Amino acid sequence: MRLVIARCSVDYVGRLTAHLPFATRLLMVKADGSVLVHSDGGSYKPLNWMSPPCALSGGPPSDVDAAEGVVEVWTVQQAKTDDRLQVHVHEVLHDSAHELGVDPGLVKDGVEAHLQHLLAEQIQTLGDGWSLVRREHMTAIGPVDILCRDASGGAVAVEIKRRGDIDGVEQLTRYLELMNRDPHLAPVAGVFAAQEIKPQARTLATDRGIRCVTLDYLALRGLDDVGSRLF
Amino acid sequence: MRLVIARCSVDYVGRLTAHLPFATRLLMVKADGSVLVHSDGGSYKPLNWMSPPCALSGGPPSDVDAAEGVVEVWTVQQAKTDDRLQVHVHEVLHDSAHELGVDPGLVKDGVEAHLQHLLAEQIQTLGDGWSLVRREHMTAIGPVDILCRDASGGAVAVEIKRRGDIDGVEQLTRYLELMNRDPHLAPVAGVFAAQEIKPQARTLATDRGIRCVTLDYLALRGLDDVGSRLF
DNA sequence: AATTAGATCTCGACT
DNA sequence: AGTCGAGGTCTAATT
Repeated sequence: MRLVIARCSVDYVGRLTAHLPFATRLLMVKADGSVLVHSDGGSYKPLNWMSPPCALSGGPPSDVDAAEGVVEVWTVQQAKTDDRLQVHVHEVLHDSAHELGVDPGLVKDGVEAHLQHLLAEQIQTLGDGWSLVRREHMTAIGPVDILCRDASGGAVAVEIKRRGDIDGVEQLTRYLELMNRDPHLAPVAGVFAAQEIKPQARTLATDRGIRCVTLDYLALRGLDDVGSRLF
Repeated sequence: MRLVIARCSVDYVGRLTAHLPFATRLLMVKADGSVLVHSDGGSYKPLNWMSPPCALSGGPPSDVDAAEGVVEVWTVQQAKTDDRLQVHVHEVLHDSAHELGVDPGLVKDGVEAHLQHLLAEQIQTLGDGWSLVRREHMTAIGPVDILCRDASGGAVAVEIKRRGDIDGVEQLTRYLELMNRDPHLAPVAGVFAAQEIKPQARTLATDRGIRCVTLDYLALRGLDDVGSRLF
């Protein structure tokens, strides 16, 4: 990885065109040839970039550019498309190269799949005497996250989202419509469970007789296996 | 901006938990305290990060960590949530700080809004004798991108996307259904215009009598004002 | 502040 | 290779 701090202007031409006026920025050149242009703020997204596969080539500036103080022009050409990134370098303040090697990669935990797993294991969170039938219960239009039974044995379909919005309620509504046509299952109640439920979604769900439940991930995980996931 | 190349492990706890085993990586610390952990590949997304507002604090390792070779522990705490990033630093291979200043920011061009603008200016691209009625024509369920008339004076609703998929066709269908109930407008024809149209979307549109048009952004821009956008 | 829709989305899973 | 869905989505515009 090569790190360059330089006063530069940047132009991108491809799916859109974009221009960055002269300023001091970090130019990160990765081993695969990709280039990231970062400012000293904002979020993790670079101001501009070129994704691999691509090739970086440096060249002398045109006479016009040279007259304005440009010392080098970088051209980063995408290999498969005609996307192109051009960096006009004025002044290099830092330039270093580093050997990093291949990264072993990320281990994730806590997304929707994990919420589903935890809630299935602790279905009594939804009510005393509730019991799990199965996760990913298949229907003609797709799998219902959790099918369970309440204390009185009534079927309940549970839709789980990390963030509950209108779409999730619509999805659960379609499942309920379908399942309630099945005489072996009907009547099927609905539960919309999410770590966070948008007001609009809650209103729609309530209007349709669907119960909303806010999931506390840390509590679910804590109940599941206290201490085992500390690091 | 501080740039550190170090052998480190990284842990994130917040909306999910994630762990990066020991490896050599770039740690980028921005002026606002945000931290990005980059490997020497992948795309512009860091392996792990903390978004501002947040605070970085370094501290000595625990005895257990020190025994394993950890020389410093960084803790990056999000200011508003309880998201936290922890970096266990083993060996620092590079450490430098740089003054970048505030970035003047990006100038964009060529997104959907621009496509809409260009097509509105050159509505004859869709057919000889066609004329623009207005952009962003308001309906009860939202604005139609372009309302125009064909050579014979018939109303045409145009939906524009950068990439045309099923959703866009559904959206246009809803508009057409509504507009065709208006006796002043009906009958209204539909045109689905995009730089790229997915086969599924094309099939659905054709099935519904909606014409598909592939937009050539460069050609539209070129016809609009040759040369003026070169840099 | 909350909501919506787009993104040079990215990323992974599945077909 | 394409399609689909989710993201610690992020981002900007609009209400």
